[in-house]
Amino acid sequence: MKLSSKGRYAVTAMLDLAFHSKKGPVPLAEISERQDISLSYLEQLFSKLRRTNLVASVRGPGGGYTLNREPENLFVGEIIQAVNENIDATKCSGKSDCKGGEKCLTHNLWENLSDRISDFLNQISLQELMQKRDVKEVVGRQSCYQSSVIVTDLEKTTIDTKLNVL
Amino acid sequence: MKLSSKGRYAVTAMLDLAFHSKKGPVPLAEISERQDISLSYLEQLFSKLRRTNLVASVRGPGGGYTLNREPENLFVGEIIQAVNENIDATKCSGKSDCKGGEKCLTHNLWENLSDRISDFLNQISLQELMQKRDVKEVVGRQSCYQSSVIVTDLEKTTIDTKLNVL
DNA sequence: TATTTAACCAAGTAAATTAGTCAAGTATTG
DNA sequence: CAATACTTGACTAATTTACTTGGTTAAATA
Ligand code: FES
Ligand code: FES
Repeated sequence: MKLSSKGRYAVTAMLDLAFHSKKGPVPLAEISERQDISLSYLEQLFSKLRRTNLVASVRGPGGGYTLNREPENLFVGEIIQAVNENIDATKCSGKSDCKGGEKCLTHNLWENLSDRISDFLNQISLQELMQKRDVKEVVGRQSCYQSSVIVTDLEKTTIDTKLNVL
Repeated sequence: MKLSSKGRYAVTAMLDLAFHSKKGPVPLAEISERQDISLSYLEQLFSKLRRTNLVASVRGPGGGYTLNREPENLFVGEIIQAVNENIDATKCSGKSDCKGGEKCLTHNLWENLSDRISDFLNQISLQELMQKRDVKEVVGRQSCYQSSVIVTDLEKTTIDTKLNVL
């Protein structure tokens, strides 16, 4: 079973996107800034999210990504599956053959567990996450810190230097 | 979050033990034979299971391992935790600090998921697993194939050779 | 008492996976 | 055409997994 940072980053990024994509496409650089996720890594993840049609991309200046579906119809389970392959907990990937071609003692247990996890994740929509109080708090905190202008690393150094001079 | 073969092997081995430990201790070599798990790997796992008092060991000839608790009071979650450290799905290990010391957008989601998984695994006892029809089927199949005598690899070769001669 | 049995223990290791980086593109806008 | 921003693929360091090797120690039995 896989649930690693890859999946967690993907859900976090999609939630960020859901909050900020009302006024047109959001560039990955912004999400990277806000959520502390490496830009190149986000690129990889969104490439997969686009291939599964969870997001749409707009190229060129002013471009970025938008959700390809309403937040209330976009479920966490889909996002994880899109980047993480599968959430299956069996060793045999459902083929019932992990003990030399035969079903092992615990196959059904893991199958059952996988179903429960899938049910849970597929039942929670982005919309639902957006409405949680604690998520709103975090977003609020991030809006305070977040600069409306996108700052490159080079520019940041310049600004820091300027501040040091003051 | 971790749920790998390590945890799966541990549960399978413990279930095998539950089925066969009525007449005294079961040596790991038998479990290894029946469940196709490397003996040395089983030793590592059972070392951890013993340290958490889920099993007791008897050394010397006729020795082996026994369950240290009734199957109805021994839960799958405990076994996995004993060998696998934790089933926690958060990135921050519950510390709410994975985004540079602060709580990330999705912390509560993973916390919630972890709770669900724990609940599920801690609610299923070995006893319950033993009573499932499909598990009984697999055990039955294994008893047919299983030789009552423990055969070393060397002896196996000899037997195979003998059969070839016939 | 010697031998066998089986638990116990410590290291090492090959393969896989993760979480990225880096570099060279291509498409779109102004 | 130049700047912006997405796209792609290859590469990498660190970590984890699933083992193996090579022993030592304790108990029973011949
Ligand atoms: S997990 Fe499917 S057969 Fe073992
Ligand atoms: S998972 Fe806990 S703060 Fe991000």
